[in-house]
Amino acid sequence: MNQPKIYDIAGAAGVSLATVSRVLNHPEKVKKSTREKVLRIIKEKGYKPNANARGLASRRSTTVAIVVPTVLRASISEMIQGIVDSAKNFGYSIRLFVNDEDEDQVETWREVIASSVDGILFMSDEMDDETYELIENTPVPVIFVNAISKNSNYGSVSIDNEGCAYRITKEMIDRGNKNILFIGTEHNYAINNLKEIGYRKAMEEAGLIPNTIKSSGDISKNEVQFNEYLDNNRPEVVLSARDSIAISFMNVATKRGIKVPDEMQVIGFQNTRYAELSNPKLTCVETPIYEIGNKAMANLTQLMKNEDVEPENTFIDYQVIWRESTK
Amino acid sequence: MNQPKIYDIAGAAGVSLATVSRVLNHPEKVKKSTREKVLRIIKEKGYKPNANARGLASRRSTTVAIVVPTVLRASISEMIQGIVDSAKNFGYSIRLFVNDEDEDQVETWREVIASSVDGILFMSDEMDDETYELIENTPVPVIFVNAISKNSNYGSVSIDNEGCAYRITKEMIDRGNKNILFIGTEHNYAINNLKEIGYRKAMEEAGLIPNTIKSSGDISKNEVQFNEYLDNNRPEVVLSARDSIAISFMNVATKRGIKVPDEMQVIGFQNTRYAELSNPKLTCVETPIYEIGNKAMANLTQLMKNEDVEPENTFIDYQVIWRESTK
DNA sequence: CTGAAAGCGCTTACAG
DNA sequence: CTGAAAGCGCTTACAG
Repeated sequence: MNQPKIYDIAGAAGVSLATVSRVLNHPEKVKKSTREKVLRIIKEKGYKPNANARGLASRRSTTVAIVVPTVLRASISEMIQGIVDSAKNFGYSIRLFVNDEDEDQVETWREVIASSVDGILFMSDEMDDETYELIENTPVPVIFVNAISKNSNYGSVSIDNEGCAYRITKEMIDRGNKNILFIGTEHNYAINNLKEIGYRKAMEEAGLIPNTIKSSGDISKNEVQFNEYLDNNRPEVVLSARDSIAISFMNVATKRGIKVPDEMQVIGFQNTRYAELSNPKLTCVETPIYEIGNKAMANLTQLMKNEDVEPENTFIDYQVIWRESTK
Repeated sequence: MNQPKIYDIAGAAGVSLATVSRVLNHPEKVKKSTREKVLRIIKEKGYKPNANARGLASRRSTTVAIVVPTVLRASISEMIQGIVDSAKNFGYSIRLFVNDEDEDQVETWREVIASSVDGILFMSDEMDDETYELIENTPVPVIFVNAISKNSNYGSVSIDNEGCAYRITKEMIDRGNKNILFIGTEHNYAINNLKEIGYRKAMEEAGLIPNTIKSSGDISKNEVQFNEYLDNNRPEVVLSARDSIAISFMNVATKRGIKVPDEMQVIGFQNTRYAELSNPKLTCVETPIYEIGNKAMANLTQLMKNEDVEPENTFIDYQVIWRESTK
């Protein structure tokens, strides 16, 4: 037996298909007894309206798009899970778009729009002007998740990356450390740049010289780079924009016989599951990335409901998880 | 300016909308000169056909559904990435469904069907009979990814989990170990059960007593459990169904002063990124989960194209990555 | 090779 | 409170 159509339900219930549709979309407009009969038959037959037809007719698909550069990063997975759980709450389903930073952004964005979603959660904050222009003309609301838009037409949800990096750097300075290294990412993510800005600010305020390197996401490349770095340098504290990179650095240092945290303290950003599985366990700033995804989806539903709601930049509270890699 | 419709393209090109549609769907049926003119205008206007309308009219959405129990597990992320990359190749887009094992499976499955996807990649192999019946009646092809279906109506893609666990256990026995522990998962995943079966077979063949415990995915719970276990036991080799669990066990052992690999060897399954970030680095069976996702999507396109292609069970080659946690 | 027309399965003013 | 009808933006036989 094929999937039941709205006609089948209408026929079985002895009402018109308009009424079945109303039961689903505006139940308060239908008399209680009819409504209950229709609902019973819907349940019996396991009827679900066809998403395409519904989307076409109503111009609302109750679907949102998630656009991410990869799905491999633990932080991104957690964000997606946060979005998914929140979407479930609000009755939205998900279309997933993964576009590598080196793919055609414009093309991807066109696909996202053509997929007729009601809203877009965007996580990637490096884009060319052409893409930006397309985003400007997107007919549905867009929210930047754990990312920042260069202009303020869009809402965003993230932690206060700059303030946070500033504070943790200052804390380590106050504890008597001077030689503090910041490891950024080769890729120019706006949020990682903000971390570096906060770090620099704290260093300069204290009259210390900022010292930064940039690393790729590739573990074996990192190991070579970090070993070379440690051949000539011995930082007291290492602050890394990503905790997987921090762990990789820590492992390299440990293997050289450097004692963590006694001779070198290491701090990461994000607190993904890696942090807890590291040895020693990594101290890090917890970016509540699940909550960020969760909140972004909630904010998006507001924007999708009301055209006149102002998009806003939401900061989520973070905290520092002190573990074994600091003293 | 709003998104252009097919009418706009037809108007600008001086052809009927049927022709525009043909250019997109059956280009060989259109005269070259018309085709090129239409394509030029499509490009100029950045036209993309509305996915809902297209899906409704053609009954093909060029969208597939991925159904997973969570997105938080590294192995699942890698699988999704494999699917996504392959889908991009074949021109399919993705709908993501996450259903916790404790949610209503039937409800989720109905949603998946109603979303009118052309095929389904399913990763979760514990389900009740009602769900199974629904799956039977699914109007589109289904493939089990890194999972096994209880009956053979469906294709699947995975490694030979049983054979693999058998072989690695046998290898460790041949190296002179007798006290080998297998750590499974509390949740009854068919593929983890297969690993245990392979392990038991190798142990029994060698006249050794199998010894298994089951662990949850929760790190802090595991640590308590593993400590208790180590209070009374001292396995020579630990084989774990999941590498994150193996690392957690290894960390607990190390902290108790047990030397890995000299006094205890630890082997994981999967080889997610955790394995490379562990200290010592974990030896494990590499489940090429990215390839599994990739291949599953490729197989699915075959099934979606041809009704009469037989679904099959595909085994993907695996290998053992010997690292520092074994000697 | 191309156009006119029916139809995909819904939603939603509009009447009553 | 309910039904008949138009329409959402496409695709695809059917004619020509």
